[in-house]
Formats: sequence, structure tokens, C-alpha cells
Amino acid sequence: MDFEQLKLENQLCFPLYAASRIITRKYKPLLDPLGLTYTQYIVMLALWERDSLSVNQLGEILWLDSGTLTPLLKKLEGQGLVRRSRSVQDERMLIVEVTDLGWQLQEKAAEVPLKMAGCLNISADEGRLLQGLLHKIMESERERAGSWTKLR
Amino acid sequence: MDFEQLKLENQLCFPLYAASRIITRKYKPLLDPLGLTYTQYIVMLALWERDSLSVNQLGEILWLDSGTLTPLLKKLEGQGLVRRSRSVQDERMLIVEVTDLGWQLQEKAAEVPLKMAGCLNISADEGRLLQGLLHKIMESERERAGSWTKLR
DNA sequence: AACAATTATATTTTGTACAATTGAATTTTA
DNA sequence: TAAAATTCAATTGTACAAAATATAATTGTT
Repeated sequence: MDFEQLKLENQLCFPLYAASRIITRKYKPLLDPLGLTYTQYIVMLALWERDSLSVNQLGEILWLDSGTLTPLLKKLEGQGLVRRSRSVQDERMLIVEVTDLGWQLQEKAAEVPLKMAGCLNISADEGRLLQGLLHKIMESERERAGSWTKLR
Repeated sequence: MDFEQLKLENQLCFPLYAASRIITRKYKPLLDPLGLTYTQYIVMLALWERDSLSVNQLGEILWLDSGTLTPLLKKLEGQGLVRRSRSVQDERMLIVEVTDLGWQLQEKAAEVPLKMAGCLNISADEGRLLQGLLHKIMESERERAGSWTKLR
């Protein structure tokens, strides 16, 4: 038996996994000077866009759970980039907001996507196409679960 | 300033990162019964296809380096799925080959891709398209570096 | 043959991920 | 309104992965 379906070149998961790691690796030299890991970078992207978010909202937007976010956010707080405080309306909720230092970092971070843009050997059209397909996977998964927290 | 280029929806990296984690997560319940993690699974895929490979070859095929592979292969060896032995010609090289137990596992693993196939809400055509775009990213990266080991 | 450079793997450290609990706050229901 | 159920975040524990660095074997050069 040669199990055609087990061949690496017939997998969709593998190029997804590999490409993701390749891209993350490409970000590293750009993010190191900012003192951010890639995951911390996307957390900051989400926060810069919305000013402040609860841990739960962050998790929903980024598909990360509290077990990953809590220690990560504490590190960002330790670096002075974000402030963490309980909501007055609902004390179960922890609000994360960008500090002045965090906003200063945004200006430095602004050049990261520009530097990355030239790195990928695919056209803008292909990029949009790829993005669309990936979003389709993500959204279909979001629907399937109803709420992302129900995933596990 | 609103830094359009920093918005999450304008990133290509993020859906790649998120979709990759979502897929890996979907594999977990299928791989748990086999006693494999996702990374171990793709290592076994590569080995099943080639029978035996050096650590270096594995890394090249899967874009993984020895820091990831060495402990992973030791675990697979501990489970009795692979055998590790130094090459006689060049003792720097470590040859990894599938054991009888490893070949038995292949038969169980054969149903994994079939079970996954129905899970993704994208058509076969879209899958191929996606695969092609991802391979393009990977290959352009391979060329850029000359050899993958030069990446760092 | 001696030395430097290269190659291949291993080790260490840090970061990320998931699962299972806990505890507190809130909402629902009886 | 009291009790039960739900929600949210934190915590704990374990496992995995990635990068940097170290070590050992080989090759090339003079």
C-alpha cells in the first residue's frame, strides 16, 4: 500500500503550517528591535486598532485563549506598553489598554509592514486571494463552533 | 495617524498564523489516539514516504531545524516508531528510519486525512489554489536563502 | 599534519498552547 | 429574593516548538 493521501504533497495542512512558521521567522529581525515577539505584535495590532479591549475580546479577535494571553499581557504590562484594569461595570472583565509608551511604539512599528511587503514573492492580487481563502477557513470555523470558546 | 498598514485585516501574516493554529487544533482529536502531536505527524508523513532520512533531510523537507527535531525524534524513538543510528560513512549524520511498529501506525494514520477532508469548508479547487499560493511562498523563500540552513 | 571552516546534531532557554480547575462576579430561573 | 447556572479571567501543569548557542565530526587548505 502506498497511501496516496498520506503523502506530504497532498496535504493542505502542511504548507499552511510551514508557511506560517516561515513568515513568523521573517518577522523576527523586524520585531526584535521593538522588543516584541510575533504573538505580542499581533496583540498590539489588535489593541492599537481598538484602543482598549477585554481579554475575552482579544481572544476572540486573535483566536487565543486566556492561558496564552494572560502571561503575554503581563509581559507587555511589564514593558509598560499596556495597562490592565478591571472593568467597573463588570469586575469579571479585565480591560487592557495601550499606554503612552505603547502608542510611541506604534510609530516605530508602522514601518514593519512596509519592510515586510517587499519580502514576499507574491503579487498583491495573489496576496488578496490567499487572504480571502484563509479568512474563509477561519470564518467557517468560527461558525461551526458558534462561539470560539466552545471549541474545546 | 491611523496607520492603515497596521490594521489586522490588512495583514497577510495573521490569517496565516491563525488558520495554521486552527487546523493544527482540528487535527488534535484525530492524532491523540495515535499518540502523535501534529509536528510528529508530519515527521512521520515524511518518513513513511521515504523510509529513512537524515535529520538534516527531514529538516529541509519540513522546514524544521535540529533544535525542534532532535527532542521530537527521541520521543518517537521512545514510542518505538523510529530507529535512530549514526551513518557509518559520516558519523555526524544521524539516520532516522521507520520501525515495524512505525509501519503499523501508518495503517491507522491512513484514515486521518480522510476524516479531515470533510472538515474544511472549502472546495477541492479552492484547496488546490490555496496550496499553490502557499507553496509559492515557501519556494520563493527556499530560493532566497539558497539553503534553508542559511536562514538564521 | 595542523589549523580553520564547515557541517550535523544536541542542548538550553524562552515562548506558546491546551486542558483542567478555581474563584469571583453576574445573570437566570424557580 | 435565594439558589443555580453561566461567564470571565487567572492559575497550574504539562507539553511542544523555536531560536540561540554549544559540541562533535568532517573537510579543505597550506
